[in-house]
Amino acid sequence: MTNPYLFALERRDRLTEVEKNLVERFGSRPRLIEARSDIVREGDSPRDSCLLLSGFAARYHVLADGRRQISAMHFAGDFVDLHSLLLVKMDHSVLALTDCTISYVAHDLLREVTETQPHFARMLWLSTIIDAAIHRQWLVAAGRLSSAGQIAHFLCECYERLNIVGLAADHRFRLPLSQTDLSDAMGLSVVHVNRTVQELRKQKLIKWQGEQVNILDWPAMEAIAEFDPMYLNLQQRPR
Amino acid sequence: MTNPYLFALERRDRLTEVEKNLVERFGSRPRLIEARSDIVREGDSPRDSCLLLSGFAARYHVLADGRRQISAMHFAGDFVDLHSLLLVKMDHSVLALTDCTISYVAHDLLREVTETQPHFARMLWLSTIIDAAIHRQWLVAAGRLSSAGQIAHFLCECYERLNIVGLAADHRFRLPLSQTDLSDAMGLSVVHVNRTVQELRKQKLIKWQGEQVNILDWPAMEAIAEFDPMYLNLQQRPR
DNA sequence: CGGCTCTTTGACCTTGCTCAATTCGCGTGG
DNA sequence: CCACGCGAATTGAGCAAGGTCAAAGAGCCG
Repeated sequence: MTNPYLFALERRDRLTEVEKNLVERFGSRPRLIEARSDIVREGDSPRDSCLLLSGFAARYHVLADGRRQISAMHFAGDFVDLHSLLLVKMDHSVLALTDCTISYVAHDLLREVTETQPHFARMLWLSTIIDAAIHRQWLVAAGRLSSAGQIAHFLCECYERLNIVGLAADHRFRLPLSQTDLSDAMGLSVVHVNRTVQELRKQKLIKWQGEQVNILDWPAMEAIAEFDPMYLNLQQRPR
Repeated sequence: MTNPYLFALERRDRLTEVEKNLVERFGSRPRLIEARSDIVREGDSPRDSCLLLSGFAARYHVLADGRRQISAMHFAGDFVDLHSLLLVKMDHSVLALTDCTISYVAHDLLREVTETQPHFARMLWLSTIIDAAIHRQWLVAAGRLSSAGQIAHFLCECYERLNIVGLAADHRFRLPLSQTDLSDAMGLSVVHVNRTVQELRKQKLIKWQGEQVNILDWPAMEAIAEFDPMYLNLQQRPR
């Protein structure tokens, strides 16, 4: 089985054989993480970064009163805390939403890669830059869209990102996310998320049963979400 | 006058002489930009990145109906669109809030730096990683804080960041931002922002007259904002 | 069957939004 | 020095999106 991070990278640029081997090496220390356990904890200063090979995870921040905010979703092929390479301390935790296969990549190795493989280093950098672009889209959605628009945006993004790694097609995909999780990602209350999802269902925009999401009316969803996948940089070009 | 980007970098790690010279070279093509004009436009594919040497700028996204969302503030010493080095197209614009001095740094030069100066390349990478960390904090604030908390968080962050480049001290700083701009950054309405700022004033937490902000009660502001500057990575260490 | 988590519903509240008008600060031209 | 214009700040009134609290279903597993 090839490392899904390869899909993510090759979608954005061509890789040399040496680089492909590196990616494979990144996935060579697979480890299982149980659903609902933390992959990384706020305050940690990890000595390796965690590549998600399979499963679903979320970055989250805990507030003083215990409320949570999810600031990112992570799927197979995401280099979940690549940024910890250059940070002193994690300012957030990462939760496994399902059982996950992850591979730890030593910071020493990553640092060496930045010294010896400049193009590949730029690809790593690119991964974190795309993360930031996603954050910005979430900010726009949170700040200026209705709850329906915000959730629609989220689902469109999940579809496009899962599609990259072959986990979504025909506007269908698995999304093992409770409405409580979704409300933490949207910054809304569970009750309101529930009602909004029901509204999207009633409008025949989506079907969402258990873990299975089906976007029934993509153009309409794209419209209410003002979704444009440009920010995901899905073009293969020299970087 | 030294390039303020040097302050930002040296606050996070030691630089070699060669690296310091590079930073100076980055600031060697200063150019004036008029207040209220765009420094970068959505859809552009720039061939250089823009380093802000003086002035205030904001990244913003425009929605279908013309409403705006500001996703980041930029001050002197910020490498405003460094990420455009690896992106195909800008997914947002950058607006000069005041007259600005900027310096364009050619992508060719930046790419060369990633080939020949790995440590310095990591410092550039770090800049974009800190941007992302700031985005995450904005997401948390937008999603889970009250409007007062959100504005307080914004002001605390501005203070800390301006302090790095010597533009803030004693909990005072210049912030040339209209309440309309602020509302676009917070994802709130102008009216509500106005009332919230007045409330902060009435509580004697801040003084804000014209462009002058004074945080009167830092501990209280930090508390309602749940502000912890950890995410700004203000420690000088090997990266 | 019992327990657990997740979804759904109802009732009521509160935060924040919209619209519209007024006021303030400040620079300009007379 | 004063009237005028203009953008920004402020205010009031009414509304709506979204929050809270509490309880009731549903689905699933042991």
